[in-house]
Amino acid sequence: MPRRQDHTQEELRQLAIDSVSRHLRSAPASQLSLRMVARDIGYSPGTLINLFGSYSLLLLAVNACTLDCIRDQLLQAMDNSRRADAGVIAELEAAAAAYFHYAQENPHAWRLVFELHLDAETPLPAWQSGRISALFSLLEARLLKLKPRATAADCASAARVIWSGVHGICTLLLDNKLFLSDGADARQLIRSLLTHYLTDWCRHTQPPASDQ
Amino acid sequence: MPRRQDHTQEELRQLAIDSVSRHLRSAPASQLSLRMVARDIGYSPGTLINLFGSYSLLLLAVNACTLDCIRDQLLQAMDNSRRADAGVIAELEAAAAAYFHYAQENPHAWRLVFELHLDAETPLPAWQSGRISALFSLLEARLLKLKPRATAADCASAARVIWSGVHGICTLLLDNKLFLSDGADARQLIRSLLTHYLTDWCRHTQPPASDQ
DNA sequence: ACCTGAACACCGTTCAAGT
DNA sequence: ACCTGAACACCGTTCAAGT
Repeated sequence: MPRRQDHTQEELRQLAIDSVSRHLRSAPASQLSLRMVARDIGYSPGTLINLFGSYSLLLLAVNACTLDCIRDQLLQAMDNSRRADAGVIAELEAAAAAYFHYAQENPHAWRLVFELHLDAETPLPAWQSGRISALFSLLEARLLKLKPRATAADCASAARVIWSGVHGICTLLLDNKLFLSDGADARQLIRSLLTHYLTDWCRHTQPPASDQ
Repeated sequence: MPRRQDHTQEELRQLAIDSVSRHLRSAPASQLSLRMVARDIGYSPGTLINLFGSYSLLLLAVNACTLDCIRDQLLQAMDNSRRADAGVIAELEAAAAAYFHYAQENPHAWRLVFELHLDAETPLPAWQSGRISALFSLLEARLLKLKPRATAADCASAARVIWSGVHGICTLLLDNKLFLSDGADARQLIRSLLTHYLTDWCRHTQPPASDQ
């Protein structure tokens, strides 16, 4: 029965990635297995291991697609906002809202990006860390426009602070660990974070590090 | 061989929880199993299922201990800071630094609190959500001291924003997903977040929600 | 009442064997 | 060269059987 070769390696890769993505639309990764993916696409588990190296690396390939998708969503949201000409902060708010929207609509794919941990000895491959850095670069560019006299390090820090904040809000909110009272929702928290932080950030330089 | 009853149910619970905690000091939860815990404490897997209901609920009991420990660390850090009389923001910074310190020193236990997801039909038990709410209450009390004219909802929002931010910084930093350049470290990001956000938050009221 | 151990239906990964 | 399928060493959970 071997020697099928119905698909090229590249087609097979895409078949497997699509199968996982399809599953994640309705169920968490914890309810998926390598064997299920193999069954779904009509190949044996061993074939997928040959192709990706391990089940984790298959999931990592899916995460790369997810990050690409997130990037596209952010870019589109920022472009729309820029056309409305409502200012840089509004542009960042639009990006944050798009980020939250993606997380909310694709919770399982989104979570997998942050919950997949490779072995300690295998660091993130460059093609993955590059995707994350690219997201930060998008933010840094906007921050520099917001505060032209800021240094690159200043923008890098601020980008990481606000995006960690937005990310934290999305994480905890999706897990129902924020216990929001009545009317408060994610968009309001995100707007509060960006408005208050950036207003003061624009006024002052980064506070010097004090040892304590 | 059955009918050992060397321990009371309560002792057995603690034995199991301690076994998991001990493991988490050096390895992630993904490398632990119910069978390993059972072997470690000298009982059968079925006994632990009888006692906790499932493996997930055993891990949830461990998470309750972790949250208690985090609360103690935060309280202690805030008390120390209050004695130094450096102001409310310094007190919140001390709490955030303690949070990061705990996450850094106990990454596997800390991660498990946020990565353990129960079945969708089983919501968080009250004794667990209560522990999280209690942490937010600690923050809200300090925020009210910082801005006495703030409403309760205002403090609740701000507490969630800043703690989501601190949490996000810890999460992404521990996963090496922030790509911090040269000198910047977690404490600096946390200080930046709290200082800038709270400075402006004290000046203005919560911006009204706009529909868009 | 409490606990066990075998059984069940799964895992990810390896690798000799087939084409 | 590519793919399989059996084998390996595991999983969490259930439950009849023992004391």
